[in-house]
Amino acid sequence: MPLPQTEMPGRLQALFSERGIRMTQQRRAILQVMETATKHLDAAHLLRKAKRLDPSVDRSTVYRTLQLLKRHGLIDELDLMHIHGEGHYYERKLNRDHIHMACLRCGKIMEFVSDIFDKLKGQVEKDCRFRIVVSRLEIGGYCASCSK
Amino acid sequence: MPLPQTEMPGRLQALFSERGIRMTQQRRAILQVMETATKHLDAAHLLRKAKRLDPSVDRSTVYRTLQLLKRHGLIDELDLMHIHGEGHYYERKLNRDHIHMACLRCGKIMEFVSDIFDKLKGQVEKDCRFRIVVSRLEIGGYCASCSK
DNA sequence: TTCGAGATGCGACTGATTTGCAACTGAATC
DNA sequence: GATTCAGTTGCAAATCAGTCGCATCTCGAA
Ligand SMILES: [Mn+2]
Ligand SMILES: [Mn+2]
Ligand SMILES: [Zn+2]
Ligand SMILES: [Zn+2]
Repeated sequence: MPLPQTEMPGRLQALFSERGIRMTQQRRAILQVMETATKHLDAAHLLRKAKRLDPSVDRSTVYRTLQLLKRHGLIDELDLMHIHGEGHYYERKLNRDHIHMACLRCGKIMEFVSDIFDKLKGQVEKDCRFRIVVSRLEIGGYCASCSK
Repeated sequence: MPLPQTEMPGRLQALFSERGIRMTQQRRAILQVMETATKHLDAAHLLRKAKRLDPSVDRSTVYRTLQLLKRHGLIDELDLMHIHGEGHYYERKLNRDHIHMACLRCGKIMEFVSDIFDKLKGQVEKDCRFRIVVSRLEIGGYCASCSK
């Protein structure tokens, strides 16, 4: 289930004005890219794609906007097992969290939704009296094809 | 359950010779530190502590040894929600995996062992036919004291 | 002991992210 | 529509984490 399009376009922009966050040309481009991305983007990819919509977008604006989106809980940050370098990957946060699996051999990234995962988070909230804001389960290993 | 001392001292060294990995003064110091650490260490802290045991230890040797330990599955790498900067944290891998929770307000790190977590990993292995080598569940949120 | 593969320190380097600052701009107000 | 200014931007430089090349050293097998 690769980044399902369960969101209406312009949703991020809508959330921005709901929260009284100022909209700018550059942010519009960046949000557009995040919203329509079909895979996990790192800052450099995000910049390249945003520049296509608005060539004035600068690297630092991308980073600043990523921070903003993180602070507002609108995106998730991933390591994806650092299969390519030390950077981070980002994805639009949807209603339901999912797990990420990265194949250490072929580099494929898989996603997985699980009731047990939700249950586990429930357990943490209850047993540890911990109010969860963001959660990240990343698994490294070997995919079906690479396992044999 | 903060980094339980369920391992006998010198265990990492023993594992090194079992696997025919060469032992050096510097590695001895680094392993010693990893083994006796009572909290999650980043590379800089690890270096400082290792230097106390063997002042000749260099930063690059610390990084190289961390890579070695990772490759052999003897340590886990953590982000701890990047509460302090972009660097990584390391801890000795014990028999049983645990979850990490980081309080976004007070910065406290908590650990939690859960059967449901083990079950979840079983589900991933079975349903996704994915052979898990390493897994990392990190949660950000508010601890009991900071929640009120 | 000898000896070579492998490990080390050092310093330079890369890649990722952040920052200070002067100039600009969105959107609220008139 | 013009005015206003707090918030945002691009740019260049800085910082931070991690890596690398290479000459030198050292572990440990023979
Ligand atoms: Mn990371
Ligand atoms: Mn831990
Ligand atoms: Zn694979
Ligand atoms: Zn707290």
